[in-house]
Order: sequence, then C-alpha cells, then structure tokens
Amino acid sequence: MTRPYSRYSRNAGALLGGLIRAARTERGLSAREVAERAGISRGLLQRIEKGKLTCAIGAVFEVAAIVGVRLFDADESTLARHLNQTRDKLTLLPKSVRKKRKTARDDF
Amino acid sequence: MTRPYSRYSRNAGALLGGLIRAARTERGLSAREVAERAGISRGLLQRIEKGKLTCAIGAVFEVAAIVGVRLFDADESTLARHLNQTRDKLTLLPKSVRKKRKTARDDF
DNA sequence: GCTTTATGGTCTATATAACGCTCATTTTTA
DNA sequence: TAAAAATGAGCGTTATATAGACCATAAAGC
Repeated sequence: MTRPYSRYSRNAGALLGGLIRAARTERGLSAREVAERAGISRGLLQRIEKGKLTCAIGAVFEVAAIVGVRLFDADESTLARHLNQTRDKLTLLPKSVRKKRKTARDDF
Repeated sequence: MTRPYSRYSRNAGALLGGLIRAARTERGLSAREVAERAGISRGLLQRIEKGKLTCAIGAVFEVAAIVGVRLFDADESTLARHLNQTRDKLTLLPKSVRKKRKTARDDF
C-alpha cells in the first residue's frame, strides 16, 4: 500500500485507536500490560492507539478484545452466528463475477 | 506478532473477510477492479477476503469502504461525530495509568 | 521532597508482508 | 463449444512493519 488512504479509512483508524486507548485507561491497564497480554510490542500498541493504518488487523483485534472494544458491536457468540450466516450466504452467490461495468466513484 | 491469535480475532477476521467478499460479489465487482480501486494487489485482496490477520488494517478499511461494508455500523458523518466525542473523552482521562493489579483472564 | 512507573519518542536489525508475476482452473459470455 | 474473464495459488524480490533496546519526560505513589 503506497497509495494515500481515504478520509474514511483515516477516520476509522483514528476512531478505533481512540476507543481502544479510552477503554484501556478506563480499565486501569498500562500500555505495557496490554501489549504483553496481546503478545505485541509496546511500540506497536502505541501505533494502534494512534490509529496508524499500517498495523496488522490481527494485532488490532487482539488489543481491542483485551480492552473490551468489540467490533461489529458483537460479542463472540453473536460473531460466530454472523459467521455462519455469512458462510451460508456465500454458497448461494455465484462464484465469479462478470457484469456490465458502471463507472464507480471512489471519493468515499 | 509471533503469538497465535485468539479465537475471537480469528472469527472477527473471517467474518469481516466474508462480509467483504459477499458485498463485493453482490455488487458485481471483480476482485481485480476492487483491488485496483483500493490501490492494493489482487493477492492482498484475496488474503483480506480469507480473513488473514496479518493484513494492514488500512487496506482492509479501504476495501470495506469500496464494497460498502461499514465498520462500527456507521457512515462517515457518524464516524466523525464519534471521533470528536472520543477525543473529548480522552482529554478528561488521566494521562497515565497506575492501579493495583488484579489477575486478568485472557481466554476471550 | 524522592522513587517508581507510565508514556512518547528514536534508532537498528530482523522478520515478513506486499507486490508483481506466472500458471492452472473455473466460470461466464458469445 | 470456444473465447474471454475471474479466480486461486505459488514464488522471488522488495519494501516495511515489528521487536527490542534506548532515552527523556511526565505522572503517580511513597
């Protein structure tokens, strides 16, 4: 990814990082402790909380789960249910895509 | 991140990837087209849709926005509002954390 | 006050993610 | 059926994210 990120992505990253940081401090967890429990370095946690978009999504998920920020507004059971539904849905869809192209807008 | 990922993260990644793939095919967008518009390679898009947790979160955000999967169930305006609220909230929180440690559970 | 801890930043080495390419297979359209 | 396009997967190279150490500053506990 050499391309500049869209405003949407920058906002989303900053929001998620801010939510994580707020949740961490509210729970009285130090950066060192959270990083250790997530199995990542303290520097990486700093970048996550800053909303840097180059962090691995897995690391972000781990940290979010530890400090209690749930993505998709879903706990694990809800998440698993959605997962199954998605899988079922995918089997009903055509396996490849070939459609008339309508010029699309990228300025989200 | 050398450490194995938690089940929660694996599920979240798989769910998000599945949602992205479903949204992409529903909209009749080819992998090539989405990858090109997101400014990433086709291989990376494949890994995102597979739910690989090593993908950069920025790339995932870009793709999600393009195919119409909104994180946080929020559009951009809602996202920006949350962002401001989070910022205000953070200024009220203590800048560092020092608390008595209670042994915490990592088996999320 | 002093001590301890947390945080933010920088730097380097290393691991590895991402790219670009290729090929084989599958699916869709003509 | 044939042609064209989409997909899935593998591989070598390059780019870079990460870990881990360091230091300085700031905040919290004593």
